[in-house]
Amino acid sequence: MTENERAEAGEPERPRDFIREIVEGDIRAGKNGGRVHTRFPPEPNGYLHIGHAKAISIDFGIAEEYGGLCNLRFDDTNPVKEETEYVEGMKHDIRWLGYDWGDRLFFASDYYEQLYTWAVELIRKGKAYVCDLSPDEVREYRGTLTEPGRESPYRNRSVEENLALFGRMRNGAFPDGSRTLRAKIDMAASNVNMRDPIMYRILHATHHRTGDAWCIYPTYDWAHGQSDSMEGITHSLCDLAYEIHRPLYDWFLEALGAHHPQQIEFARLNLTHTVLSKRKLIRIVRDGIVKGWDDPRMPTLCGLRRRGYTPEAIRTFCERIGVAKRDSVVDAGLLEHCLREDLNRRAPRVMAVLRPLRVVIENYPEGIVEQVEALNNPEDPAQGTRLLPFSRVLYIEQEDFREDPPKKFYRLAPGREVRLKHAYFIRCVDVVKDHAGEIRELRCTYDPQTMGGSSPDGREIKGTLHWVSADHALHAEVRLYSHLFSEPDPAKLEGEDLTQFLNPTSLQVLSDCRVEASLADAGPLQSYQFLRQGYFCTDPESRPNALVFNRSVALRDSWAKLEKAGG
RNA sequence: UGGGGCGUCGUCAAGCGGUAAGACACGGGACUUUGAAUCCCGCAUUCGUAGGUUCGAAUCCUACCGCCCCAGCCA
Repeated sequence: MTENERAEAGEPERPRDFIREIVEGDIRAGKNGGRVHTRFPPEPNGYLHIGHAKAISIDFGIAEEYGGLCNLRFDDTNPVKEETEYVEGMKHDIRWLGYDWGDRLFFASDYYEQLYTWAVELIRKGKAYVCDLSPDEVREYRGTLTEPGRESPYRNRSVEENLALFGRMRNGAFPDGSRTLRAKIDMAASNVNMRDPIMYRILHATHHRTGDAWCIYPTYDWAHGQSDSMEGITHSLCDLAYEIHRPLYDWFLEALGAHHPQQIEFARLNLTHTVLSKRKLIRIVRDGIVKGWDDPRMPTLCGLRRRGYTPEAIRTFCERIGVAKRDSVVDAGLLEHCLREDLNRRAPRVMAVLRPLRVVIENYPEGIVEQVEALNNPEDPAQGTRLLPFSRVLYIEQEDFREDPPKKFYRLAPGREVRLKHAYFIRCVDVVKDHAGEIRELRCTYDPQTMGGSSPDGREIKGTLHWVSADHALHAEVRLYSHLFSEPDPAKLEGEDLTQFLNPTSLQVLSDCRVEASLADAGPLQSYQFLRQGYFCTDPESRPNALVFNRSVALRDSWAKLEKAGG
């Protein structure tokens, strides 16, 4: 929705950041005829992650807010790294986030011919030349950060010779790496990117879209700005890493006299307890530290989706972190908070016992099953109620019983009374142990007067436990996930072996859980709140007779905090 | 070291010369048939440091300090 619609709907205005300020200023000044047109330009060489979600939310979000358009353009200029599979995955993830590029799906490879024509034009203008230096020589000639480079001996070839050579490059007359087309700028420039940057390299490789039509491929620098220009982009928003490339971006467009979008850079996202660099994520997958790109511990969009994250939570997160130019590391807790906030409103409540402890209600008749009514979501009464079977033998959570309860523990203990959510008050009268001294079972009594969870005498019960009827509950596997890294900022530990900072308990599999029967036909990726525990979703691997749930995020747990502080 | 950026609460982040928003986290309390949610309250006399300009500075100037990025025929 636009800012106006937002204001009319009484929604808070989106915080204005420096990019929106520039865009608004341009609109006011009538630049580009008041038009706003952005683009999201991923290279199809991997999977999108939460950092890309930030960029997507900026690119698509700004266009949407100012009544403009955002293109999806794949920056596919390197045939050896890119694959169609990634293109499809990225399109899927962007749509999943809720963004739409309409009919504006483009590829840098769509522009190869125009790029070639423009390169010829620069040669004609004496602004580009074919260079025969080898890769090593190019590096040598480039100089260093503190010393100027030297001009290539091929720098002053005639236009005719350059034209002929460039034509032969295209026609496959030369082997890989033997020649390049370079912009003729300034080998003494303090910005190394301006020291005659390479525009084309020879690569006899099959491209995922153009096949073998080309054996020379444009570099990022030569392709990106010109692609933006051809699409009529007004604001080319990108990572801070490209700030140093902006003079070159501007130089090419200036030399061509073509439509000149404004490049604006913002800081990329960093998140605590994870890494977002493609290189490191690949290692994590390849080394088998996780089970794949969509492992629920991965910060990839497919991983987050499988973890139970909703597009709404991710979009809210992207709005809250803001947009600025300083390097920062956002607390992963904020992402989790956004998920809880969204799921709290939407996820139906169900009861599931992760670590079962058998409870026998001694004074409850055998063979009787009562149906108790339970609210599906107290935050949303429209979600209705359901019936839960209650019987003589139940399961409760092991951690909800303490033989020797610490102070402020108001769950079950010998002689103590607690409420079973939606059902009765029960009192523990005996603890049954095995030969090893392990607690096997609790013997309890119930108060028939307390059906529904309250007593006629109004006696106060502080503890309320979730439970499940032993005969009616379903077996399930539950996967508990937490941070991949125990180190808050693993990205900082450059050069170190990241595996030593892994969280050894980032995945805990509980295979003997019991969940209420209503979960029997839970569809894939359905989110639930397991009462008192957290938000969980059905894993895609889940089957009716082999249920599997992923913990998306735990509920806040002030008792755990209290106990930790006290003990 | 040359160049380009950036430094405001534990973490993000507003602020644009008129006397430090908000969010997360954290602490305290209320409420509670989820120790959840919700609701209150608290949480930077100070803006990397030091000078200067000004009636007045986080905002302007100067110097210094710190962090990030650039020497791929990757993007």
